[in-house]
Amino acid sequence: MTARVRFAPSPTGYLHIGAARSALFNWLFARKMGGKFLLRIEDTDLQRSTDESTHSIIEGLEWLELDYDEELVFQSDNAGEHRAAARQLVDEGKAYRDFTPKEEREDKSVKQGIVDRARAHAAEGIDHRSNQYRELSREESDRRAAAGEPFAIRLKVAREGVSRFADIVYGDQERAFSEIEDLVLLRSDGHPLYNLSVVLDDIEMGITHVIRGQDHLTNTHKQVLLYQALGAEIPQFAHLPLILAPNKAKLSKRKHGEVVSLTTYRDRGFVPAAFRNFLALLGWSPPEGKELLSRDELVKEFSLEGIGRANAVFNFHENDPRHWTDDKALWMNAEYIRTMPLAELLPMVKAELRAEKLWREEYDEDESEWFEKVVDLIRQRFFTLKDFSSQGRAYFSEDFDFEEAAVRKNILKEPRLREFLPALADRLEAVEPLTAAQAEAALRTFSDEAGLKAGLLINASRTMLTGQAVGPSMFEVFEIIGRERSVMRLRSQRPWHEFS
RNA sequence: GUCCCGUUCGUCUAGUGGCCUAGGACACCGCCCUUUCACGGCGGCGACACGGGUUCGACUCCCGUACGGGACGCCA
Repeated sequence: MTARVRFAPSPTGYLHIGAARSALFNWLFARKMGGKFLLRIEDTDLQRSTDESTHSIIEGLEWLELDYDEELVFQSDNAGEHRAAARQLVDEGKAYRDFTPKEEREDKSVKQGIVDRARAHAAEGIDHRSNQYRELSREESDRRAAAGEPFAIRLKVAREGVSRFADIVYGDQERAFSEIEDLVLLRSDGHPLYNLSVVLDDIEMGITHVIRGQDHLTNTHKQVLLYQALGAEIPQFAHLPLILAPNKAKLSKRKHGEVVSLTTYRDRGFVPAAFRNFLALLGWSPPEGKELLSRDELVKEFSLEGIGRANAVFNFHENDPRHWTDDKALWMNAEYIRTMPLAELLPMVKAELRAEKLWREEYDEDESEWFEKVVDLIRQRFFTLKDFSSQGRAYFSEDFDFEEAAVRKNILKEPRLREFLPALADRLEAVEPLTAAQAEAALRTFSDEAGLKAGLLINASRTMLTGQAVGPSMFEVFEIIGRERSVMRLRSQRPWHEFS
């Protein structure tokens, strides 16, 4: 039997990184097993679902290069079948009509409401499963329904016994029926509810393995009960540990903002392969211990057995720009940027420069060789693709900023540089071609003759040419920036005008 | 409130009774390389939540405690 798994997000917002990881694990499992990875949009909550969210989910998967098989399924398309199945269960006596009037809840305090109700029931000794309509005669039930009285449909959970299933990650799970309330399958307005829809769709789609967040673990018993009531084969379950915020609370948009959104990583210059690699390591570890893994290597190494049980903390620092997201993710991105095949990086840099209006068509034509050399030179120090347009700006444009600290440290502290730098420019202007070696020779000769330390001119030049105090080997920079632009920048008066 | 799950360096984790003086990665610190900053190399700091058992021997098994997380909806 070929494995069939699915990623089933609800389109009620951006793609959360936790959800993205679920998608990744499902995808990895499918590819590993030579099975199918399906995508189902759980859009049955009409109020909150939006097309925009659906699009962003699909885009997010594309960005991570997780391709799905077969047709995209919209859960809402199957509502009719779901309703019919619920009624069928009533006919079979496995579910019943509940004529209790619908309870109105305030949306923001639902969780608290549940707790309050549970406490109150415990205090008053009320069995939260007692429902006066559970044992209503069939005739009475039919008559009231025929009379137009509204009702919800609930699954009739056996009074005695326990539900069991084996979870691939968490092991054998057991829960007493007495802990499981008769769950509502169909709302009184005829709207099918989550647990029913999920089970029916999973059956319909032939899902063999349900891989999802641990937050579904205890509710899985309800779904197992439904599979049994429906007479369907129960799939294998594998629940994933959760991803937590640094304070160990659940990661949420309201509390933690954009760091939890997958699109943030795309927009802030992550290489998809790097973020995918990082995500794979949250809750799963490769058998060999090798952490840098390509998509193919991940598929090769992946197994459900390698998934851990403890929740993982996503360690970011909200108010620290240098550590705005997990350090390891940032490191991994830098690692990918400096080691990935240049040919794969180039289009990403191109897109970034284009977005920042720094792209010139020549980089694709006459200057393609130059462009490749620049990217290769400067990528060694970058953490995100954004760095190519910010820190790397001076390589692509004359319109770059001087960092004040760099200017003060490397230029203003030595007044004579105001004469030395133009003099150095004169020397370099005479060098043809201006290779790194030639630039070095010329600069050292000049500094010897002038009785200066080479470092003074090297550091001053770096700031004159790039506006910064740090960067690649200065002689390489001379070569890459070229004689004409180097000379021009060395003669610039901007540092003195802007910072004196 | 009830039920379920979890707990190894700051973070991600390896570890399935002796291989553990607990390994790796990120972060941090130091040295080397380098007249910059990174990279790289070398080294350092740093953890088995606690208490009982079981055993010749427990990070590993059992029980309890503590702490953390999750679930309990006519949401998904």
